[in-house]
Amino acid sequence: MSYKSGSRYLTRELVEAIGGMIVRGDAPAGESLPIEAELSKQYDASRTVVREAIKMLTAKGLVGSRPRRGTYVEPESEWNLFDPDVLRWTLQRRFSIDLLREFLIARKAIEPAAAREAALHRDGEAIAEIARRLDDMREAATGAQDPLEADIAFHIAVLEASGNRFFRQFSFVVDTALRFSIRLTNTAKGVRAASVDDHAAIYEAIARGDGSGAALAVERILDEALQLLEMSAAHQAEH
Amino acid sequence: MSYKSGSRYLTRELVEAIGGMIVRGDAPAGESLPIEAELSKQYDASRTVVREAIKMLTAKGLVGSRPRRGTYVEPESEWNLFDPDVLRWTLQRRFSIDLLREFLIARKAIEPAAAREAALHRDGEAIAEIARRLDDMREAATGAQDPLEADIAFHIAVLEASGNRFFRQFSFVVDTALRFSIRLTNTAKGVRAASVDDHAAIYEAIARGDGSGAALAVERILDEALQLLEMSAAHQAEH
DNA sequence: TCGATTGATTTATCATACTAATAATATCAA
DNA sequence: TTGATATTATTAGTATGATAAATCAATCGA
Repeated sequence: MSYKSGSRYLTRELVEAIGGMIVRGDAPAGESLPIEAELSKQYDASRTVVREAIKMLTAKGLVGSRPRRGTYVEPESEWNLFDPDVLRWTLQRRFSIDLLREFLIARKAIEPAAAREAALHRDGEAIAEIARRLDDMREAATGAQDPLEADIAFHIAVLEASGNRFFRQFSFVVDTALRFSIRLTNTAKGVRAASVDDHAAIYEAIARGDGSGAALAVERILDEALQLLEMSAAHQAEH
Repeated sequence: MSYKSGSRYLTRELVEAIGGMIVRGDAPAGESLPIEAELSKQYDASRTVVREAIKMLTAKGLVGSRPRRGTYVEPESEWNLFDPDVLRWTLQRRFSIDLLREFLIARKAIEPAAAREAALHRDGEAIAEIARRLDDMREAATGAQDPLEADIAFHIAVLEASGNRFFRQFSFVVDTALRFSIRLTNTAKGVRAASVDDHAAIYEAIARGDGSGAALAVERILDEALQLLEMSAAHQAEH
């Protein structure tokens, strides 16, 4: 078995393949994966690479392994949903209206609180960043930029401005999940373009230190998204 | 170098040692770790073990590595704070009033929303679990059980009953962080014992499907904890 | 029937060799 | 001198084969 050129980061590839397979549900919890030697054959990689990939999946909570028992899939409750890879696999493989609803409800819990903190925290540079992202949204409304990217960047800027490490950690979740959620809610492009004013209200409340106002403004936007989702779900149920 | 008996899970030990060192701040972001051969010598482990440990830390977002460049510490924003290990190291090494305050603010965002969902979701078994944990708290008040454990179990039961995967993921964060936070707030043991009634209010609201009532009841408890924290902080500042 | 012993299987660890990426340096051309 | 280019050295990535330790299963003995 030679060191195949062109296929760089073989370990990473195995993590993708095996991790994706597990999250997709091809290997139910408790089930044992093939033994290292077998995986090595299956993926045409050395046992070293297989083991390192398994170790990475172990670190993400997807699998465990012990001598003689082999490597087994951990129950879903042990998975690190907030791990970027795990979240991505989950969204890719198990995307659903239900998951999207859960996501929006989580956003509705976290983002208004983050906006409140941002208003009280008063970090000048972070607030300036929000202003810049708001400008991007305005440009996006005219077609000069991608409205989805601008929207995501705005919400992330608010989370970052909160100065709270737990809220900030939620940034990449929003970043990752919003890109998927657009698939189900892009029916409402018109509404989204018009929402620049709503986002401006968030910025203004934060800028003037109005925590409750900022929280309310964020909540309003997310409630709207939630309503849209329910409409979309009802519409989909018809067919 | 022989396979030393007694020292099981050498890889795990290296993950603990190196990961803890990084989070502690002994190796600032951007800084390179010693090369694999050097780490191998330092920890008296084979290069295989060193590499597998590094791979696990890579999976947790703590480090990255490239040929010739070596292995370097990722900026803190890349760290997976919600990874059990990373969170534990963070709490162990960087515990502070500020971090605890951020934790409580995050709880105040998430737990009331989770309680609301639990009330609306109406999962009989999950709600029965909350009832059992409330009983444990009552027992704990009489000294028959550990009040901290009972308190933690109650809050986790509520998060689980929410039926929301993102809220559920927060369970272990609460589990881990509360055990540490007690160090700073255990001055108020008496208050905590009296809070059984407050927790009962949460359960009752959830049981009767009163989402807003449940959210409010949780918020009340967390506001109290937040006040206690500020008092504790002020008290500590005096000295 | 049950407990201890043995055996077999699989991960865990070690050692060594070679490959490929890349940072640093040296070389050369303008 | 400068700026691009070729060379070199360093380091992580991959492969292979061997031994150790843990654990499950079967066997044996009382």
